[in-house]
Amino acid sequence: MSGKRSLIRSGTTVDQMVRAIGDRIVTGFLRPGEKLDEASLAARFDVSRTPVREALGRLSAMGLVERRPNRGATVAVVTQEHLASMFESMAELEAICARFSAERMTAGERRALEIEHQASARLVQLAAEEDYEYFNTEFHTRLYRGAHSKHIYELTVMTRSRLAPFRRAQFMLPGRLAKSWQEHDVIVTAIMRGDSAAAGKAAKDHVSIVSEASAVFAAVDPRKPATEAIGMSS
Amino acid sequence: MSGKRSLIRSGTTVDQMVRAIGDRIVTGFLRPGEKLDEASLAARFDVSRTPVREALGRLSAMGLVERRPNRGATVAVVTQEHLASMFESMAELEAICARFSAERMTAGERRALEIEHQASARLVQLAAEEDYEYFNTEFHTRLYRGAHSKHIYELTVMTRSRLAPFRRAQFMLPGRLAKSWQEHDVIVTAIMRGDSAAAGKAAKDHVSIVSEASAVFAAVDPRKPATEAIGMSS
DNA sequence: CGAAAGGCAATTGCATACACTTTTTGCCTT
DNA sequence: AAGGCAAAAAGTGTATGCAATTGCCTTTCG
Repeated sequence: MSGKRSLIRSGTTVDQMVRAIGDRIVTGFLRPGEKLDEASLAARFDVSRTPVREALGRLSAMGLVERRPNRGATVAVVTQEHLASMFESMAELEAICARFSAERMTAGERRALEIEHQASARLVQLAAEEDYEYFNTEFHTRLYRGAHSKHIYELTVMTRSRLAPFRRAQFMLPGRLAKSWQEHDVIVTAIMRGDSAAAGKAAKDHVSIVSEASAVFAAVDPRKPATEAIGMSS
Repeated sequence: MSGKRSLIRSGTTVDQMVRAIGDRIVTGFLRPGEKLDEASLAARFDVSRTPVREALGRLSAMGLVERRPNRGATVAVVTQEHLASMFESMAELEAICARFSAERMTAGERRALEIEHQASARLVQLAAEEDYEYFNTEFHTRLYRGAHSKHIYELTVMTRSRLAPFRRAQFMLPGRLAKSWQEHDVIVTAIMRGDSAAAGKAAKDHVSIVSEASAVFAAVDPRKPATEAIGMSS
């Protein structure tokens, strides 16, 4: 417990813990309501309780875990109402980002957005869900940045990360890929011609649809068989 | 350092620290950019470094302090751009709350909103800035709650608390009180007749005006003479 | 037989000690 | 005299130990 932990990649130990535990929550490996025992986690990751506590604190701030004084931490339980509330917020936030992007994006940002978007069309034809997911995230991040408002960006990214556990399976639905791309296309077109109202509406509708698509999977709670051993990976 | 700390009011030690340090930042007692030394804080509040670290972590999550690995914590420095971004976000968020409130408030909530609002008219005539400030906060909180969306509520309250240091002096401007009440009146009227678009616009404009009023005071950074001794109070 | 009270085990909260990183300071070299 | 390097000092990150709170189990009394 005192020797150097082997080949630690980046950041402080706490960062590792946050990623490690956060991943397991986001991927449903740790189930909502599950108790997160400090000592156990410390033993699992071969660190002391101190960084574990700090990691739990951060995860709590992120809304991934709930903490009650003297009663330990548990994986956050998200009610159906709260989930709906988050998706709703997400739709509004994305709408704001799209509106602002339509008004404020630089010529360079607009070009980059369009190029990336067109490039991703190929992935739709190949039905490359994994890769498309990556481009999808990129696409939305461009919108958030394009708003040129640091605080909006923060709120949006935060909300997105909270929703992550419930968005995993959205592209599994048949035909969702092509539909997603077309919705993106509407947004891009509106942004390119600087039509903020249209961009906002398109973005809002887009998220609303994702929300409905995800609702299916939210009904069944996001858990998995989960037998794999725990260790620090990403 | 080991004896019971006298008559601690509520919550854990960390909560006390968060309130204590947070207050001093929000009130400008601790200045932006000022270094927050763990050992010094621990000594000042007569606790060990452990709760101080946790408190700084939470304050960092709130955006009140900035933390860089191995380099300690400082009171968050808010640039003019970031401040503008926060006010802008606030305007958008309040607009959302007002829109939702117009659509979703129960009859009881609407009644309470109107009654409170009418009652506060008296404070305007008395030019009771302090009391009006209290009602003002109440009023806006009602809007946030009326949206019936937990997540929007959280985002809005969070943003408001971050803006707190820069809003203190807004009612010092002559005539601001009456103007504020009239703007509230427009919002209330719109909500009462369920006109979400009008409510949203009115709320947005209201915040925008507050933003401009506050900008004057943001130029001079929010510091005070600050000679009072430090200790845990609220 | 049930309920309440008290004690015991488990777990969290805080304190202290140690290790590692960053920064400062003073000396040496150019 | 100025710049750079090295060692020490300061400060953060982590580990460990102790105190305090919580929840459960047992025991006892109605």
